[in-house]
Amino acid sequence: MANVVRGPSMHDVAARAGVSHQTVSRVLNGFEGIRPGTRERVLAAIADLGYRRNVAARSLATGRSQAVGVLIPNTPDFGPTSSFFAVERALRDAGFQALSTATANDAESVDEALDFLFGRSIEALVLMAPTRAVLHQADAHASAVPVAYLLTGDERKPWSISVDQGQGVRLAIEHLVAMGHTRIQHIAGPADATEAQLRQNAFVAEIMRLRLPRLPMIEGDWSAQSGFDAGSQLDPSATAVFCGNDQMALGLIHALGLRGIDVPRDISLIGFDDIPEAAHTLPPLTTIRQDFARVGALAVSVLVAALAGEELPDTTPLPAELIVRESVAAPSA
Amino acid sequence: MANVVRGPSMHDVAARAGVSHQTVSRVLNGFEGIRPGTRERVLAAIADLGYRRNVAARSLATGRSQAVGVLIPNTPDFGPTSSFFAVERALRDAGFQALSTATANDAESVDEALDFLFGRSIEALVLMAPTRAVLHQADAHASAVPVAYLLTGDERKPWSISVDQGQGVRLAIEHLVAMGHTRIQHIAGPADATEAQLRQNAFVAEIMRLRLPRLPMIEGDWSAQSGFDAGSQLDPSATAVFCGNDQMALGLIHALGLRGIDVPRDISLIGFDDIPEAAHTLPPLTTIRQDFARVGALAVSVLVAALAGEELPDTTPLPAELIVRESVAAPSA
DNA sequence: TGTGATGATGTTAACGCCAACATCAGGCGC
DNA sequence: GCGCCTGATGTTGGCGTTAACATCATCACA
Repeated sequence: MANVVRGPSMHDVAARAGVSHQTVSRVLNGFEGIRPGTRERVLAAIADLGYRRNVAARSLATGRSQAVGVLIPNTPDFGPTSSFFAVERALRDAGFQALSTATANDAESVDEALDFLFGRSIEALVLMAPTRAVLHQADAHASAVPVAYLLTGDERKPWSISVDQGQGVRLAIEHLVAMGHTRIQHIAGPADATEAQLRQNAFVAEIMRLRLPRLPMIEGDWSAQSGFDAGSQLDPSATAVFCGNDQMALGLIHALGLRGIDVPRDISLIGFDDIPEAAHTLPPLTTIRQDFARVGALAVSVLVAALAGEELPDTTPLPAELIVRESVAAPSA
Repeated sequence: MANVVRGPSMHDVAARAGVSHQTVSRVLNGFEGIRPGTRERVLAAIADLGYRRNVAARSLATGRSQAVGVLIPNTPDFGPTSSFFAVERALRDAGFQALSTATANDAESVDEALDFLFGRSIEALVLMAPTRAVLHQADAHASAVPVAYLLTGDERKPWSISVDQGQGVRLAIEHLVAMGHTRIQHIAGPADATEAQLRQNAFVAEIMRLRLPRLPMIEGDWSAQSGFDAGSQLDPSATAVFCGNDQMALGLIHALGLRGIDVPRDISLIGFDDIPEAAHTLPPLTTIRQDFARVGALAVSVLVAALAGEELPDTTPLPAELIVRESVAAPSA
């Protein structure tokens, strides 16, 4: 305590400018009725002293923290990370500070993380945690603050912001079918991931709609390694594989290559996400692109609008986009 | 203001427990001389009311924010992201909150980001921004708070925490040489990236030390795309390529594949970082692993020690590790 | 010329907490 | 039994800001 250096305060600025501290406050807060000369003197004093508003005092006085919590999975994956950066940026632009917490998906970690965030009196929360366990845990913390659900496959309108998973999956299957495939297998993401569930459900629905044969599902965990492992369980009759994400597709290509199976000559592959590496796998990966950054920015705009009591922006799921590269060809047989 | 809901305060808890608010404060702060019965009553009241300490008030009273700024590059790359998660985690465990800011590398963005952070009265800063411009900008903000430099190639002992780049590079070159290579080309990272510079310098030093022929350097930008582009500029006489990172190696494999050049039969490749995908490229990438998470955790421990006035931990660069996979073979000629 | 209205600024009282000091009861030595 | 020490708790005064209210010129208009 004793050795804490405190910078100049509003009083110091006020003294230097020859006004009251309240006038300084008004200048800082963009209050209107300030004589230009006065404002100028205040501004000069601020510059001279290198004064900065004390956030803690401000937040104590207003009862608002200007902080928004962000919960992200602690895996350095392209999707969540991209969204996170967009969220952080948008928050900063809107005058909020992002209090981020990367967490594992188990209930205890999430609990601890949410505790941390709410303990910091956040005004809103961006939830980017992708499993049901996390969602459940978050509900348990039910609070008065608005919560935006990102990439969670949650359906609470208008709080759920995401890319349209169903449409993305349809894009993928339609492309495969258009190329002549009928025997399509799916490597899904982990069962507890809501987005994996969504894609899987959409896949099944589409297969049934088109009256295509149903091949057994393989469950991965989003990692390239799990895609690699899936290689050994592939149905020999499958002519195409819809991979739950690009990393798994990448691993699968590796596994197939080892067995002398060529993509796309012998089997076609389509991924999901369009990670930067997807353009440079061998062969380059045909995939479904999600605009993660836009999802993040949109989420923030929803929260900011909610906090301001304004009308919420439209949060219909964003469209996914088919990126055609070279991992899909007509079936060989 | 009027519509802000404020939770219970210390006074409320004190009233309920039949003690003074100061006693509540003491219980909360783990003060020793509290009669067990009293402590219990206070704890019960806290639980009943769902009381939470007001961080702003606490921070105003103590003059400490318990916040540590983290500056990260706004690219969703494996390395910085992994370190970031480790930093965030360690900070939380140490009782600090991470105030993170993802930023582009240009001076203006960095300036704005640092302004934001210092405006939030951070007590320390983790700087993970990897270009000289950023470092320069940070120095301009020279402040009283301790700063940890991560992955920046900076050399301010003991504040610079990183993996030993020189040793990593030597590991790579020695491996190539042991496999029989002498004509080794380097695809470097962007010139303004300090780590790229470090690796490049170490590469040149090693080549000269071993009296190997110097082939022209190619400059990429860390992206797979730039590695792909480098494919067309490769020296025909090179039998091995030391890539500045794994992504560029990945792109290069793609480019070479297109020209019918097989890795490792026709040319050997070695990467740097060991991103998760490196194990599943075709062929799997031999590379140099950096323990990004450990770097992050170590950085936090340095800052925490500095803030506590304790002795700083040892920050000699962490060792890199050679991961042998299949992208390096004996030269064919 | 007086009387409000208006605009610019000053004054005061929180906000919720911590630190320093104040108090008060009980135990110990003499 | 008295004073003094010690341990447990209470009281007071900020921390730097904002909000609400107070003041005081100035000006328009009757």
